[in-house]
Amino acid sequence: MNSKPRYQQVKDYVLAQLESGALQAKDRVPSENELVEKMNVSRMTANRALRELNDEGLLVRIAGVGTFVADFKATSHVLEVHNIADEIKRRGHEHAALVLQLSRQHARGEIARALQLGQGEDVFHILVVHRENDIPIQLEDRYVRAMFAPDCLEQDFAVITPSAYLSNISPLQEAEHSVQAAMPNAAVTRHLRMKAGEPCLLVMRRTWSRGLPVSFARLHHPGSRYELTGRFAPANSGNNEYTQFSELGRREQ
Amino acid sequence: MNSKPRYQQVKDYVLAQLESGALQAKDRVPSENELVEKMNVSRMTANRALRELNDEGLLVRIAGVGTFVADFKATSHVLEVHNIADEIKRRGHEHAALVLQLSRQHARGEIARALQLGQGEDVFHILVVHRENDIPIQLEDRYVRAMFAPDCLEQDFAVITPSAYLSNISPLQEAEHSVQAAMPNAAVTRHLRMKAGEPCLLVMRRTWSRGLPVSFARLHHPGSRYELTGRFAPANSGNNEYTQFSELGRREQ
DNA sequence: TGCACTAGCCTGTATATACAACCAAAGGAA
DNA sequence: TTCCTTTGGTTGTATATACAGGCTAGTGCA
Repeated sequence: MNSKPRYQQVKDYVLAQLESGALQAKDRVPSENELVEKMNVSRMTANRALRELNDEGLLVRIAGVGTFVADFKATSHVLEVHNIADEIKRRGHEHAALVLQLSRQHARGEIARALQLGQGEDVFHILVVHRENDIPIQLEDRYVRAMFAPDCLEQDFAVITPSAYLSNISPLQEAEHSVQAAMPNAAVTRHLRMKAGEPCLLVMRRTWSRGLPVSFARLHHPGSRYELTGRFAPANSGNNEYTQFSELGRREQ
Repeated sequence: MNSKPRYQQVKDYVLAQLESGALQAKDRVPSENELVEKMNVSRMTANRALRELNDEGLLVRIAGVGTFVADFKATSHVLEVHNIADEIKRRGHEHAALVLQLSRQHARGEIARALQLGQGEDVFHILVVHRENDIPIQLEDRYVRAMFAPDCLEQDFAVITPSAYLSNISPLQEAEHSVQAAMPNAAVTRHLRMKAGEPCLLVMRRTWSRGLPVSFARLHHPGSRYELTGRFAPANSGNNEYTQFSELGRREQ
């Protein structure tokens, strides 16, 4: 009862190894000829399967070398915003991070629900202020499921951002976002050096790996200084890539 | 000096007709066999070209019938938010729109810059409040380049949303977004029935057609009631489609 | 008239074959 | 050693061929 096209079967075969973790980021994926033998298809069929997975951003193919698993950062479009340090550096500015808190806690309430944890399961709580040229632009309030990140407390999140650390330890991810405007409380206002009465842009992000929620983050940004921008261009002749809601930009004004 | 692969040449051939307007939404695109003759390629090559344009959302292919130009709404992912009426109806709620203003104006300042207009060129100004179950959720403050929409003043934007009207008259589009948190002025506060001191989520959108900016919109949403959500899932086995920052959701709380 | 069937066009997939281009590693020459 | 060449594996593209399956319009029969 397998009516799926054969190229899809090949895609599923590779996808299964990606999702099970058998293939990690940057690992080598079976070559077209290996798939021809293993799956008993023609090379054109294997080629189509790998090519489509490449087009979808899951694999990276290098002519003459081979096919490799893309790391999450490379695959992501929407989530390029993931690593704010890279965004800042891309603008040619200086990034600095100040770690306000790094501790192990029992999850409860909203955090436990967001991460689908049983009561009492542990999470790491990371609180970091990110600065662009010494101006605070993001307060990162992140909770990471402890069992996924045993060495979390040893990290120096002033050097490696939490999101970069997470993409290292969990190879393939999904993410949910929500963006809203909100009034910050006193602590957020202070950490971001915001004026009284100034709203903030609050991005909430939940990331998943292998079907399980790994991390939940509340990202506060000062509303007067920051905006989320993006461009959608359906297949411009020259430019096949499209950028989507990807830049967390410091607003110029 | 044409080193482009031939399937890309076929794609470019079709794309040129899309962008020039020679092919409009829902028009029939040359069949594979027609392209075989016209472009002197094999059917497999023509197939790849049309298949990729289909995967990119620009064409719709129906086995046994033919290939057709997708209308913009169907192609869009990020821009499903485009039509707030559809979003509301998808949630099973009632949409109502109140037209506050509909007039022809001379563009100036920010509007002229955003639409890249010469001084004195005319725009239509549309101001509409969108309600979900009688609760205001969006104040749409839109400017449309007059030469693109000659019959704009005859439209009833309580029945057809401005974005739906625009996708009808300009078949293929690009869009730029910016999302920020801001404090509304008195008029916005009143139209959206917001409490004093409540921030709003401000989405600014600029749409393009055939390389020219067509429309510029400021969309205010009450911060306490609304959020922008999205999910990015790289190729779940069953679900090849991904939703991206696509829903303008009424927050439940 | 009304219905069933068929011919023809369309897309979708699969394969075998071919050649080009790229790259890395091995091997040979200076 | 260092540099150059070769060689084999890899992806990228292009074609001819084949068959399956969906849809439409027209044909012909009742």
